[in-house]
Amino acid sequence: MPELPEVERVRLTLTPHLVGRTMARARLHRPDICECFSAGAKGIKKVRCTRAALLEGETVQELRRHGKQLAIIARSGRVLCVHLGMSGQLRWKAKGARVKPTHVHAEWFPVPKEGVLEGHLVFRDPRRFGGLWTFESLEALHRARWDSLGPDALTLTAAQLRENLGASKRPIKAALLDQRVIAGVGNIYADEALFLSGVAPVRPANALSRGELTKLARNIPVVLRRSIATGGSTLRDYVDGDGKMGKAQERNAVYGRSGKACLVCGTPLRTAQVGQRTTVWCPECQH
DNA sequence: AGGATAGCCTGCGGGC
DNA sequence: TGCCCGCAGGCTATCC
Repeated sequence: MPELPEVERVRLTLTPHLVGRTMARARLHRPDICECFSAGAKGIKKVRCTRAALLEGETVQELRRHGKQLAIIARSGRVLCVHLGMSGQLRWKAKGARVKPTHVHAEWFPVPKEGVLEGHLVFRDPRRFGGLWTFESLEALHRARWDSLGPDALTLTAAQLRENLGASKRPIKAALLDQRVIAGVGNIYADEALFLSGVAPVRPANALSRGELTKLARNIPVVLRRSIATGGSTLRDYVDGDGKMGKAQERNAVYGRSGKACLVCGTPLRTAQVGQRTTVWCPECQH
């Protein structure tokens, strides 16, 4: 499940394939997964998708990420925003490499290098929880989507966490999953960060002490960086831009280890629904 | 208005 | 073996 570390891996692995490349052709096989926006007199509105909006003829300048969303920014300023949702893959398919042909919703073919097309970009998303959004500028992307997200979880500070939680009485786990509070944390890393911080997921957010919030704010980037370093978590579909699976799931202390012994104290890990999400924690280590 | 809930969607694994 | 059900979960819309 692509959370921040997985999207960051995709960004890192696709950057060398895409930056500086001009897209000769863009193909959208399933138009319903893409929304195109254009600035009109009355602000940004949805328009019919065009190939130009999908970056056909554009040269890629940069790949940028905020939370779990990725933006492919063209030199012209046009932007293609990609969200992987649950099962999405954004991959560089090298010539001869195999990518499962089902649920391929969009493809981009760059201008061949010295007459040789050595690969192309593929967007697959079986469950279609992800999607594409196009904008005429980075500013439009921000206004339409990114401005409503909280600060990026990778550079989270204690002050940001405190401020965005406010006086919320929600379980802290539920608040961490809310992208308006912090952008990038999903079910896996919420559980991992709470375990590392010794905080029980059901605690009301406003019941956490200043010290606990500071620890949590520090541990969220720690957990995410650790996962990025080991390639992200591959539970089912996730692969990076080169099609490689991650190994971070092998290191998870609580996620996916329900009933197993806590790695610290040996107590069986407990499971419950918190914020409508399966949550695993150690009843001894987390209070 | 914050917070809970339903629904989207496919693949897979458990149980019978 | 095969079928059905439940579950996985990021995010939005809707309701209370």
